[in-house]
Amino acid sequence: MQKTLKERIKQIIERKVKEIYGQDVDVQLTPPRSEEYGDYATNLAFLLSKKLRKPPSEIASEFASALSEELRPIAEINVVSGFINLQIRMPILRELVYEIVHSHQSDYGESDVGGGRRVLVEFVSANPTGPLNVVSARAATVGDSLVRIMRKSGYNADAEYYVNDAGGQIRALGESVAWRLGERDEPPQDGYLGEYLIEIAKKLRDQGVSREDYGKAAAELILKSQLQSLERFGVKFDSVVRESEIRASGLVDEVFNRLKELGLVSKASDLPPQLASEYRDRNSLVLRTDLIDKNEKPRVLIRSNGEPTYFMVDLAYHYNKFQRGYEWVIDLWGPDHHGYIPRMRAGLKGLGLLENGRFDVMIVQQVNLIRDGKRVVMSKRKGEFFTMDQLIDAVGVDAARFFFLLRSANAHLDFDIDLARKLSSDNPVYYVQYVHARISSLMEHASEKGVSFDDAELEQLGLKEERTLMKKLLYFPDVVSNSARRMEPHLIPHYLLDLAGEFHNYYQKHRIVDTENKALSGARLLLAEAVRTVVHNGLELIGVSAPSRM
RNA sequence: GCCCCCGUAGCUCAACUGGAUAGAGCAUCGGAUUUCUAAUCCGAGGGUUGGGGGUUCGAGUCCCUCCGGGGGCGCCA
Repeated sequence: MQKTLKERIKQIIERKVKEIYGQDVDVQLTPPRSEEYGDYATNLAFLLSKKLRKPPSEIASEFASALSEELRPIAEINVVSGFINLQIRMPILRELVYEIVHSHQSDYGESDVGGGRRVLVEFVSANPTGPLNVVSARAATVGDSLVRIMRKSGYNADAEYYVNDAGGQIRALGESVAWRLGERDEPPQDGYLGEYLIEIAKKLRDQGVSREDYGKAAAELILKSQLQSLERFGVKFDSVVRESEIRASGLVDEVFNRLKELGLVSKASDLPPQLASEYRDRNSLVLRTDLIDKNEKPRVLIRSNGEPTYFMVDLAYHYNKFQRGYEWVIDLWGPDHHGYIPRMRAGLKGLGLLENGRFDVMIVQQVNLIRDGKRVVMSKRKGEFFTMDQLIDAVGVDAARFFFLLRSANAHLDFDIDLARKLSSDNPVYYVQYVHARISSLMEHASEKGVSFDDAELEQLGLKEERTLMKKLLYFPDVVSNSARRMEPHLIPHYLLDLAGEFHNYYQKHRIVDTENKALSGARLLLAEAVRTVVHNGLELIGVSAPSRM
């Protein structure tokens, strides 16, 4: 894969630093705060200043002159108060526009920062006890977009769904079905009272499922409908793993024994007295998490009745992820699980999986449902929630996805139901989609007038607004790879809003199709087409459609 | 009591992980189209980045402390 311009420049600068100062520096190239400084800036001189014991401004001007020769064909260099700024030359930008349209197309935005690294992103993983709610919709949007963005950036990324189809909740689900079928008078204590179970109960009865299998069978039906809702939302999983499979595979024993061999397991009663006192079940077997992470306390793996805890099974599951060859494991969890991160990390570290592997948890913060200005407490058991399907019905997939990605995942989100309905007209997604539709229609208009970007004379592109647009197009692959590295999908919609704004501005100020000047029109059409391509590719990354007409 | 997240313009949020004069949208006010989509554009006002201290060439970003909001602290899953 071809390196992006930024990567090429970075390499040249690093080589030059090595050559002149004998230092290995990871050169950071960022867009400067203000446009007037140029297109890329580096703080290199400040970093070198300490090592070389020289003032930054001196290093900057000295290095800049050495560098400017090397970079002459690509960029112009200027130094302002210690910062080394690069202004990309027009021919390079014009060539970029040409390439986006003629050679990159849907590939534009790709990079190889991922280097083919295998990544597994697990998300949503809702309990199979009811329909998905808006929180799951948010997690689905973030997770799915992240996978798309990572793939674009050269990671070999897969999406996985984990199903907790074992344990007490499944029993409760089964008994709730029994209640709906009149096989018991009262719903169970932790029962699921939502009306969606009526339909499911009928189905199970018609299939002749026996009472002890109600829970498992209901869970499978619910899982199926969850995956259908997700697919409707544009989210597909590469794999679905069930807790019951992990339990049946012998993996739990394998991981437990490994931990034991590593000396990380002990009986609760054998712990030092100050730790032991915490454990009710003194015969349970605990993981010495405290030996791995001093802020953690030992955690029960196996109860005295021989039953593994959820943590034990989850640890086995995560062990399995690495076993399958993934080098980077990313989980999206709700905020109620954040206390769980250190113990999982400690467990994986204890197993030696983090020496070469990487484990990250992205906390997708909660969504508060607001109705009539007041917070609604969502409860799946009571059947009170706004489902993902209702959300899609109310605002559509595009508006919902864009809305969720507009803020970073670790920020709380108030989700106003009335706002959701209003969103169908107010959502900024239309601002971005409108650019795509506008350019599409522009192309039609141009072809009616007999003008095409094949007539383009690239030198005609030189307006300030044109340069600004070209620069924005140049940044796209950087934005995508940053978004992947930082696990922050929200950078994409923000970039698209920016780009859209620049285009609308340009369009308003300058006429594009002019039959009297085909060379100029062609050039502007080519630029417009490049913008359309990038908008299209960007929307694709977040699973939002790019309409030709609005 | 301990831990995590958040606090930035009236509101909702950015700020490329320590960079230059903290930016957008909404809302408010004022303007723009006989020509390519007005779901658009241009302009104006609006800030002690919750308070205080520290680290350094440089802090919204890192450290300490206090204040406020949310969440967590099962041998549930």
